[in-house]
Amino acid sequence: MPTTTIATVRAAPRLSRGFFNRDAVTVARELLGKLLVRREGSQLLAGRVVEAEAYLGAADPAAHAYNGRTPRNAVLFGPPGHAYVYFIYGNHYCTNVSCMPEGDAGCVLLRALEPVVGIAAMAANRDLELAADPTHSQLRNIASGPGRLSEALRITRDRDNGKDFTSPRSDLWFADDGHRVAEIAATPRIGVNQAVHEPLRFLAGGNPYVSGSRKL
DNA sequence: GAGGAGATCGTCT
DNA sequence: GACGATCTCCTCT
Repeated sequence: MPTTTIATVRAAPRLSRGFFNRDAVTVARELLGKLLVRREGSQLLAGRVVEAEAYLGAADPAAHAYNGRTPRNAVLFGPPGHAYVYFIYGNHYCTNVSCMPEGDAGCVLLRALEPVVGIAAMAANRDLELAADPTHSQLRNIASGPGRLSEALRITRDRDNGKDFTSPRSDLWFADDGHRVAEIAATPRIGVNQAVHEPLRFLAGGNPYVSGSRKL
């Protein structure tokens, strides 16, 4: 895989509102291979999306929006392209992006990133020691899971929930550097107890940075 | 490498 | 008061 540099990330155009103004399945599939970028002062942190899950809004019993609008999930009922960040299991944040036309409350859960730029800083955010890891086996622990990627990019509810990914002033955005995923695999979603057989989890086939053991 | 259980707290009922 | 779109550590094989 060609090396992605800071210059590449800086030059890659941001994804616009229209990208997210589609159904969750389409957005989840097309997000694979895109870059998720965080600006921390003068530093850039970026990872390539290799795993995402689609949640279909009010029609999906596994979705947070299924039981209607609450203060927590209000972002999902707003315009597409906004960050929905929630706290789970007492110690983890999960990062979603709202999609579908406004009011339908669909979203895509970001489940794993392949670290691309600012790798050392992301590892530090996760308390991982890359310097003491000559085989780089820790690389895939940086962002291979919803809680992990949120921690690596320092995404929290207080700081980022409701943030507009498509605003030119945002310090958190998606970018397209032209990379295309060769193969997209679909599996059932992870950790859900409703609609468990729907193949709404999408992964970059063969990529070692996806979460869990079901890599395909 | 695989599997089980605890941690820990916001959200909803 | 119960539960959860998870992670990590520990034990066993």
